[in-house]
Amino acid sequence: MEHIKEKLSQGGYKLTRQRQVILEVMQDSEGEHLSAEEVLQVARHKSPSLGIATVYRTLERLAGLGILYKTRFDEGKYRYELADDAEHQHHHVQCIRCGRIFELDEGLLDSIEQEIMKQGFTVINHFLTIYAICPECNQD
Amino acid sequence: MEHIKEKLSQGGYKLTRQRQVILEVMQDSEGEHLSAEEVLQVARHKSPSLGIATVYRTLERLAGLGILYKTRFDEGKYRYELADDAEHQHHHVQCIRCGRIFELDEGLLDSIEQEIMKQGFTVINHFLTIYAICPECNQD
DNA sequence: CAGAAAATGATAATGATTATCATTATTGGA
DNA sequence: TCCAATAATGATAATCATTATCATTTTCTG
Ligand SMILES: [Mn+2]
Ligand SMILES: [Mn+2]
Ligand SMILES: [Zn+2]
Ligand SMILES: [Zn+2]
Repeated sequence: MEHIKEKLSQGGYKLTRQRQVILEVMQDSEGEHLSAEEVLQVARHKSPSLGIATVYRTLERLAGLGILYKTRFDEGKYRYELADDAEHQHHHVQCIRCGRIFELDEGLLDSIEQEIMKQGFTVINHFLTIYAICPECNQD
Repeated sequence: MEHIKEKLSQGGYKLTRQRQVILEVMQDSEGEHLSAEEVLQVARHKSPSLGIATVYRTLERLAGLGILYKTRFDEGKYRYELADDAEHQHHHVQCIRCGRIFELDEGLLDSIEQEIMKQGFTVINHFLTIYAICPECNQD
């Protein structure tokens, strides 16, 4: 948390009550991937007058600072989660039957990255989503 | 083209004038990734009364049949391209400076897939986009 | 404290996509 | 060939997530 506060102030942002609450929501939802609207609903328990515009602005800033990951699955909206401290975002497998999302190791793409670097690119980030049928759904 | 017509009729769709025109547009734009609106603009050269709803419907059906790939880069809309005959979609590197899109080999993710299969998943498809600085932009 | 700058919340605007519906085209029998 | 059923189309309205705007409030700095 201290770590996060540092990043915020380094980015030139103040830790307002609203931002604090939104951060707490993200920390309390470990393992989930929340949409802006979902963040708003939960955050309003602590800050009832919170506006959706502030949620969008805050999530955007936090993602820009690397504090959050911002991912779009197979639907029209973005979802957010607290970032781990890896260099790049981790990746996901989504089950096309039950919709559950599974996390993948961050390092999985390292060899691919190497290959691309060799061709003269500088890799900044990468996004991978795999669509699959999960072990459980496979049993039916 | 025959190949494509087959897929269409197997999917229960007729090859109407509009669908023909849209398919021609996609074939004539090898290497590009077109949005629905861009497809409409070009297709209207041959079929001026074509409506945007038909373009969306057709692109959606063609993607569903595996004739087109449907990809969203870092912007709000989908882009389409003619599919190659690989099992899964190929992947992209987009330069964050000049915006150009580079194609990646389809097989790159095979080893990752193997790994996930071992865990009991059945992989259906996967989407990877890498954001990087391309060799040319790297020179500045 | 005063003034400047940053942040917030309500709400309007945007833009891509989807839904609706009346009209038109196609098709497989009678 | 004609008809009825079905599929497809095009215009346009509706949807929905996100962004922009702007007046108000909060925070900071001197
Ligand atoms: Mn995740
Ligand atoms: Mn491509
Ligand atoms: Zn499942
Ligand atoms: Zn470039």
